[in-house]
Amino acid sequence: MVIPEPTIARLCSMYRFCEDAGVDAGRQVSSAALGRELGATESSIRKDISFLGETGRSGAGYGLGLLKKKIAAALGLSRRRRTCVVGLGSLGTALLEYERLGPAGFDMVAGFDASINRLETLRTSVKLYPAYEVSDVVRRERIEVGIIAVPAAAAREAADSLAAGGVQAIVNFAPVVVRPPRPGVVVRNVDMLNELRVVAAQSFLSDSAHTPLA
Amino acid sequence: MVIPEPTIARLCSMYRFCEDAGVDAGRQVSSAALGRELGATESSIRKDISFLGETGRSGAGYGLGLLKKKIAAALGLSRRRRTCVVGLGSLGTALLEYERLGPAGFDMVAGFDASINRLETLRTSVKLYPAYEVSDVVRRERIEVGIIAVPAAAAREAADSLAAGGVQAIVNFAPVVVRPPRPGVVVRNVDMLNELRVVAAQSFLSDSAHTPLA
DNA sequence: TAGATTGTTAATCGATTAACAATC
DNA sequence: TAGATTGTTAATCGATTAACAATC
Repeated sequence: MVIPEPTIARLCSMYRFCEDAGVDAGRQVSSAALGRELGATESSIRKDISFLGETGRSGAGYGLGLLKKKIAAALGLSRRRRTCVVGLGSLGTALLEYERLGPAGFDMVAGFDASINRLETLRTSVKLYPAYEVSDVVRRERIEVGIIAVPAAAAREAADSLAAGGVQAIVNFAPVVVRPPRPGVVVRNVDMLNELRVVAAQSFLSDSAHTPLA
Repeated sequence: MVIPEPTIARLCSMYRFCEDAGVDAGRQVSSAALGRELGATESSIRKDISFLGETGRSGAGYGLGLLKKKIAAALGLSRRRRTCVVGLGSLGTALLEYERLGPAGFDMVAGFDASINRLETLRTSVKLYPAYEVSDVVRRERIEVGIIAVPAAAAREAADSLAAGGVQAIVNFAPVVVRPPRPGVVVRNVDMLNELRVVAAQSFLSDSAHTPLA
């Protein structure tokens, strides 16, 4: 069964909502309420959930416990994944120690940086290695997920090394588009500065729309 | 003229590519080459650029200098924008001092946090304020762009305060969906943990696809 | 039962891709 | 000129939305 990518993203988002609901796993929530919460239409919520098979109860909504369980099963979110960060600037360091990673199933087991000096200075419980060891350590430690937080110029090489070591999933935060180093490796590019620009552009365009000839 | 959102995002990405090309503003690049660089088809590149009016030269490609200028004009990217960060945890602090912000047109003029202790501890040249002053300071300092980096539970309130002060564009990094507090305010939600999950899910699904019955 | 809400189908919408005449 | 590449149109593709019978 093929699940469209926008649906995968929304299901992950719903999964987080279920986690946050926490204690109250028996709670029933309607597609309309979920839609309000996630900024989606109730139609799209029902459509998304329908990929999981029957999950709701007509007249009552979706039980958060079951919903969470079904999402986890369909998307493989209950597995734990050994994870590393390449590039330990301020963003990389923040991610290295991000306390929500563990509860979300990502075990941070290694950090890499090209600067030996930085490796010696950082105080962290995560094991640190020089950048040239990425593929060796990834293989040895059976790391499945790689986070790239190096400068733009180094991002593609970082992705290649991660893939060479056997990483299957990469999130790239460097301001350059990284493409899958080889088939079977999934890459997601997240450029925070670009997001700022997009939102600035959107607000610029919606302003211009209101004042077309002023 | 309405520009589709995916096109806005890709144009911003092209704009960054033009900046990075730097010195060589006279360089001509074909839609095929741009596509390779940005992970898009040459068709979509040409389509995107066509929203800017005539920009290329048949047989030769696009001049990076002109392309950059036209994107900036269409999306309002040459304006500088006064910007602030709400929430000064590790991510917020990293953004506060992110050195690429300035060159990209974002002037970081204020940081906010609910913890007075944190405000007193942080060493930065950006002016810091307690969180309850967000809307006042935003108004007084004519801040146009707000970045949210608070915990999930505080994100919507932060967005409300930013909008109350007059911010038009918000990027939310908290792990919760924030919707526009009022019409005319543009919000973009970037959940880094969700990105990790999405990529993990995609790689899980593509694995399952290869091994359907094993 | 009556009211609420799902699961699903069909219709709509919009974005992406392919193709090619026009142009340099 | 011949080769390369744009700008644009039309075709395709896929995602979102609307609607409603089935169900609790």
